[in-house]
Amino acid sequence: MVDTAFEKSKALFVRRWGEMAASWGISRTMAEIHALMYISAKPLCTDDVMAQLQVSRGNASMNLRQLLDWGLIDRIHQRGDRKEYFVAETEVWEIFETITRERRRRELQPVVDTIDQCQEMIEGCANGDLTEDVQVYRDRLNNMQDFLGTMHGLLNMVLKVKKSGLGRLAHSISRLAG
Amino acid sequence: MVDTAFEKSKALFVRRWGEMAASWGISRTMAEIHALMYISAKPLCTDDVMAQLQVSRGNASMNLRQLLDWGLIDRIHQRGDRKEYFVAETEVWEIFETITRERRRRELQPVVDTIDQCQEMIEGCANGDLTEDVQVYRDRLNNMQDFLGTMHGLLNMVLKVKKSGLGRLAHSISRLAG
DNA sequence: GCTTCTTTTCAATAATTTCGGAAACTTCTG
DNA sequence: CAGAAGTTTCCGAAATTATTGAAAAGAAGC
Repeated sequence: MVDTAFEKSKALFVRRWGEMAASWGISRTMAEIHALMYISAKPLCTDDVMAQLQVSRGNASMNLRQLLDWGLIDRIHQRGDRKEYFVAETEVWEIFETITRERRRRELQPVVDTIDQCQEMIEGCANGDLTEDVQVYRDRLNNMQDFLGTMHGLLNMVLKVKKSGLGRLAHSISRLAG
Repeated sequence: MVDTAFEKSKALFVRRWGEMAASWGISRTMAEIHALMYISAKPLCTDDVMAQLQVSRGNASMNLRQLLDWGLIDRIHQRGDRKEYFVAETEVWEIFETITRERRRRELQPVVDTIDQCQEMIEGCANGDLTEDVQVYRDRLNNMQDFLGTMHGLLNMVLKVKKSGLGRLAHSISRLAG
């Protein structure tokens, strides 16, 4: 790797992308690999990742598997080569949709389920002595449930519209907001 | 603390809320404290937090300060009492706006700035031998930049509309998506 | 204004969790 | 079987988070 401005720029992007991801609960290396593939013009193999990010084979392998699980990269086989190569989805809206879908399933859904469960648990409580506290609690749970439902629906709509209609979408919303 | 269904339900909510936050890069305890206050009908003091979450005074204090920094809770003084009490913002849209604002500022803005910087770094590269790779890289950066800009604007609009106009908003989007 | 009592903050230490590397192990191919 | 690529496990390092104890800050009474 030559130490060109090009290389330096890519390295900077990869590093910052990794830092950001780390503060969003995604491992730094996983995000760096993803960034590396996102900006790469051609498929990369495990050895490329190892060389460019200075990580071990095992580490690269584990994180590549996770990225495959998330659906953020795909395996491809280069004919006449035993190595596996990988490419990242490069359409930003697809990336966003994938991440959204996975995080909803893994992290948001359990909360939604739990709120349901919490509501059921206090159903028979209205006759106790803590009626007021219970009432407040019930309201707060309901508000949160509504909010999550609304965001869920909103996100679905945005994903449906995607880039195509977003100009018009922006216009519509700004009318509502005005 | 009586071991009622009410208490159990609250504990479940607090625990799950903490778990979710942990997978979003927010410390579990900080989120648990926030959850505790969100569902509480009356202000809580440090000792309440310590007792209910079984954490040390220092830990409680530090996390309370962080929540104050984020703007998610407020200090209040109960007259005739030296202790400080805290209340959480209970309006879900306000909470969402606060978290959005802070995370944008702390975590997204650096990425936006870095992408600008990366673009500047490769400005004079078009004459080199890696022209094609550079072109691809440039495109990917542009796409990401556009996407982040669009999301930024979209979020602003949603926050402006908030709950009030969201029914109409949903309607507008679904028309676009159809 | 000073003392005393209470609460909060800070700093050093400890514990826990997460992450990464080395190496053992598996799989595939010729 | 040999050799290369990929996977998994175990263990140590690093980062994060929490506890403790001491210092600082605030409020009430004298």
